[in-house]
Amino acid sequence: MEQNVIDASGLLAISTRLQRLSDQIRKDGLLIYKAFGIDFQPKWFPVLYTLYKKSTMSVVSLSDEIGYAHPSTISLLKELEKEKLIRSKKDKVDTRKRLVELTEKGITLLSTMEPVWDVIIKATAEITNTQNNLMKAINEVEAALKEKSFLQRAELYIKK
Amino acid sequence: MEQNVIDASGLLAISTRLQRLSDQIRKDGLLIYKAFGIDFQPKWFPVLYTLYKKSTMSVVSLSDEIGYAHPSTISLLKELEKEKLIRSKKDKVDTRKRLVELTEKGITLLSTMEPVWDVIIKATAEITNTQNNLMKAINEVEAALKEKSFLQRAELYIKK
DNA sequence: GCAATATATGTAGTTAACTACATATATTTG
DNA sequence: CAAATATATGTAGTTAACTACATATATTGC
Repeated sequence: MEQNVIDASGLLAISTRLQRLSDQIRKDGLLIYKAFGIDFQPKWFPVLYTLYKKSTMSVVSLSDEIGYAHPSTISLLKELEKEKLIRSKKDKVDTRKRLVELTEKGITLLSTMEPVWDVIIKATAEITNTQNNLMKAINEVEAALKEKSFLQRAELYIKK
Repeated sequence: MEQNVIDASGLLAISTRLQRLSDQIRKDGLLIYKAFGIDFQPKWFPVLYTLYKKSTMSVVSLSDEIGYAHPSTISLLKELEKEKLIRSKKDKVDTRKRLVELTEKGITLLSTMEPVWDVIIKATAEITNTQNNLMKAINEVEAALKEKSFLQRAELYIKK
């Protein structure tokens, strides 16, 4: 197998390679939704799917849940509000909070997406279910990083 | 292990999770270089490392090598030229081409980075060498995608 | 050997995340 | 219970990749 310099650099370029793979999958994801005639952007997935599963959430708890900084979530919510897929209301107990939920249109969209998800899950399973399973690898790495960060581990080698 | 909705959605959010992991590693990468007192941004890595290994390349061949669109490479090159880490000259045979190479300063910087790379490689190995090896998983998935894209695979399921 | 096509580079504008800062409301503490 | 601190949301600006388009030079084919 011929290899380019970056792939050959292996662990050094791991961040680059993760991003490259992410982009590639995201672009094809958009095309799959299009093939189903569904007006949906992959970047909406984390917010909408979480609201689909958890119904009502505040901006920060939603951000924590999907692992985004809150301004990223706010800008997605703005866009989704314009699309009338979500709506928000004030929390009566804690008035700082804005509670976000799917609209009827949002719920309808998400339910029409279930067959698409089925296809995506199957195609992704096909791709990732190699000798080293990518999903499992991600889970394992994230667990390892939670225990001790990349930087902390590197620091131990620096001191030696 | 408690899980959030996105992680639980598994294969559906794979692109999101790859990106999240990439960001996390990149940020720590920057801090590691800082800890060594080296003025280096992780985003420079693909270009500089490739030039370190291959000496002289044109803009497009460099872009292909690192897997970036050529305008991305051009803007990195502009930045690196300002830092005096690379320089360019016209190809005498094919005058459309701009040949790029490391300067002395670039070569020096890269060679001072070898001990840092050593640390990064060790820390990364520690993190990725779990039951399912992340690097191997990426390699396997990229190979699978090269053979048949995510979209093409999904299309087969749509037709059924 | 010229017209059509392909390739190489460059510019402009977009995108989808981020950080830093600002403000309002809740909660905690002396 | 008021001051200090913490939390929730929002805005502005940045970043690091992208696509679309433009131009110049090479190559190919009639």
